[in-house]
Amino acid sequence: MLDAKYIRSQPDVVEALLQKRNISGALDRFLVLDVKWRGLLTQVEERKNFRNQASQEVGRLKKSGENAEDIMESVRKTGAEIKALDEEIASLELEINEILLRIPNLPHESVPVGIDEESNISIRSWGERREFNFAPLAHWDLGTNLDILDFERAAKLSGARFTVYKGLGARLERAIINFFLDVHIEQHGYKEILPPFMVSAECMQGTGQLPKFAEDMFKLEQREMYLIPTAEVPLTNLYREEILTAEQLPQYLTAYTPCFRAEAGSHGRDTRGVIRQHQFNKVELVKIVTPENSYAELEKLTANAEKVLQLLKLPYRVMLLSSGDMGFSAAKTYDIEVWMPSYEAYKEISSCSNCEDFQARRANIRYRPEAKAKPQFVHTLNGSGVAVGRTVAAILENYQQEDGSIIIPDALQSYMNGAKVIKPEK
RNA sequence: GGAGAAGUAUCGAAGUGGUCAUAACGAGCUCGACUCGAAAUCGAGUUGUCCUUAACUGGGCACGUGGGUUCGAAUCCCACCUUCUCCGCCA
Repeated sequence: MLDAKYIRSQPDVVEALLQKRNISGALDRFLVLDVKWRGLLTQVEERKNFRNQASQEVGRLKKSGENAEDIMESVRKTGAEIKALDEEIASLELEINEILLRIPNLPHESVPVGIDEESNISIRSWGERREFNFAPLAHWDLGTNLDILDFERAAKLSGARFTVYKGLGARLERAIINFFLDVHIEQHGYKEILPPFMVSAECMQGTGQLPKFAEDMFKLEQREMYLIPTAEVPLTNLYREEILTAEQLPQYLTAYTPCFRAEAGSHGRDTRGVIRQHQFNKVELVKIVTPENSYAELEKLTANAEKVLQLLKLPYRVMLLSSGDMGFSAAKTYDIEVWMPSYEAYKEISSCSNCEDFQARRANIRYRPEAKAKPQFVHTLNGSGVAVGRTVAAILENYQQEDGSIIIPDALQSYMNGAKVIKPEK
């Protein structure tokens, strides 16, 4: 959420920044309602001041046995006015809040301006793309042939966009989860969290999924709760409505969770394989930091995510997203894209963002720079570290052999009970 | 799922219709005094937020949350949430 005071004082600046995200006129209604709201607020507060003083006067008069009926009558009248004004103010606040909750974050000055991914900028790439002396297969064919991925039976259980992992396929998924967590905990200093996979609507609003993207999520029928679309939601909301001390920052948090996405608008995209699923596994990285450090922390966080791909020797590139391609809550985002031979293209495997104080303001996460100082909003960052299912797909495709077997990357072998290769079972 | 109890500042806790919410009292924390230094002791200070303003200038709001009653609500009424205890059920 943007700062209402900032919009009020610099509407032209905010409007220009929103233009970079291809949004215009989003502030017009807010500015009108805001003026109205402040006017009514002043009125009602004057009346409340009168009521407070007059009520005390009544108390005094009654104590000394005098007649207070005149004052009581005038306060009664004022009370009715207050009630009417309060109702009007409440409905204005509802509308203003609804507007603010649907305005995305402002892009950082270093973000390239553009309407979509065409304007993304390649920052760096790593690793050698492998030359195949045979026609490489797609991961869904490799996985099906090896009987480690079973899309047909997954469809029987749950419909489209689900996968059953079997045998060494399931083992590989689990190995990757543990490997990623261990790297981030032991080498990068993150604290492991195992959060709930269902969270309240307040959490979803805190990180920016609600109210605008409700249709992308799975909601429980019994109560106002949602399956998490990413561990970013519970991790960032851990400190919702809290004031942290400076010593508590920075917080580096990591969690493995399944992620659940309804993906309302994505029918027909990536229909085969494990790339786009209703349920997938991810190891997430979240940082809660002081504002002055957040961009340096974004670079480190992105490097942390890259590290696991380097250890797996998977070629990738890092893209700086354009203003038109960034997510709702982000001020700046790097996508990490892994090389997928069957696509002959890089596919997103991680997205690392600095949300600055956008989520902190929504979730009311603050800290005190010094013991007596006024609380300030923290900056929050998140990044995949990285998507597990897509890592499986990338390993299958990049490590495939001509006979259809898969070499297991060195770094994972100890997590696979020493297995070095996944071969067809007899 | 059933019965009961409780939610007030950093913590414990008092307040049960008005000059006790800038929140009693106790603890913690910060600063100061005493001290060679520390402990003990003594003194002072310790919520957040919104509107307004040149200005903590003036005011509003917040006692779990949301309503209601009243001239006036932490206090009375209703609903909900959370925690605890007991019972039931359960991996």
